[in-house]
Amino acid sequence: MFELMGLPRMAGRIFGWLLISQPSHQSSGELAEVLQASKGSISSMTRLLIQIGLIERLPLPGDRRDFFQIKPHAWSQLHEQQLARITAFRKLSERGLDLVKTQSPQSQQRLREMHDYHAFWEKELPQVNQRWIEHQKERVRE
Amino acid sequence: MFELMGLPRMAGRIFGWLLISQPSHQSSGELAEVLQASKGSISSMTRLLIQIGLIERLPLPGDRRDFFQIKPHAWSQLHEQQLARITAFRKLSERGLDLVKTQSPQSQQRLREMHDYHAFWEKELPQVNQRWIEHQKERVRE
DNA sequence: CAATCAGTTCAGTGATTGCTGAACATTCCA
DNA sequence: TGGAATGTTCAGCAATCACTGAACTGATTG
Repeated sequence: MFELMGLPRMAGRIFGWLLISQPSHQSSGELAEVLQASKGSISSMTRLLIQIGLIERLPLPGDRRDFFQIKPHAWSQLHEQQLARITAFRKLSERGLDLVKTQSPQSQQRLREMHDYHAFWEKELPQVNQRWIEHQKERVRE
Repeated sequence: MFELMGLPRMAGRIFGWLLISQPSHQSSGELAEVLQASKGSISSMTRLLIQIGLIERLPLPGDRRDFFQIKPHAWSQLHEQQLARITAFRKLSERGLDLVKTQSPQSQQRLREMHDYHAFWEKELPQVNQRWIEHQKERVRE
C-alpha cells in the first residue's frame, strides 16, 4: 500500500511493524533484524518517515540507541501533505489562467474548473481535519 | 506535478496540453506532434488517463481519428480514486485489529487510530464532494 | 587513550520504469 | 482489393530507484 502511495516498500514495512510491535518503540537494530533489512535502509527510511511526519525519533535517557515510534496523529500529518499538493495545483492553474486571460472565457473554462476545485478543497480540508480532531476528542471521553 | 502524484510525466504533458489547447479536443496525431512524443506513448498514456477518469475519448462522426478531451468534472474523478485508497487502508487496519484482538487495548491503540481516521474520511469525502457539486451549480447560475 | 557500539553515507547491484520506434492490426476509401 | 491513414502492441534502451554492504563518523565506556 505504501508503494501505491509512491513510497518505498521498506518505509511501509517499517511503519507496519511499528504499528504492532511491542513495545511501541523500536531501535534501528531491532528493525533491521526483524525486517531482515540493512542498517543503511533503516537509516534512510526512518529519515523519510520522520520527514513525512509518520514516525518520530525517541531518545531514551541512558540508552545510546535511537528508538522510533509511530507519531500520535500520524494520519492527520499525511493529509497536511495533501493540502500542500492541492495548493500547488491551485497556484498552477492560476498561472495558467493568467497566461490565457486574453482568450475567450469558453477556452478558459477547463482551467477555471481546475482552479475552483482546488480552491474549494483548500478551504474544506482544514475544516474536515478540525472535525476529525473533535470527533477524536469525543471518542476519548467515552 | 503529475510525477509527484506517481504518474508518468507524459500523462501530465498530455493533460496539460488538453487544458489549454484549441479546440479542446485533440487527435493522437496532434498530441504526438505538439508534444514531440511517439505515437506509442500517446496511445498508452491516453489509455491511462482515460482509465483514471481525467480525459475521455471523443469519436467525431465522419472522422476516422480518435479525439481526446478533458472530461468534465475530471477532478472529482481523481478524488474517487482517493476514496478507494482510504477504504483500502480502513480494511487493512481492520485485518490488523482482528489479528491482535487478544492483546491489550493499549497495544491496539495505534491500529485503532489508523482505523478510525480512515473510517472518518470514508464518511466525509463523499459529503465534501457533494458540497463541491452544489457549490459548482451556484457558480453556473451566476 | 583504545575499543566498542550506533548510526550515516555512499558506491555498486539488480529490478523497474518511461519512452521510442518498428512491426502489426484495423478501418476506410479509391 | 489494394493502399493510405490511424491506432495498438511490444522489444529494447536509457534512466531511475530501492536496497545492500562496507567504509566511515561520532559518541560512550573501561
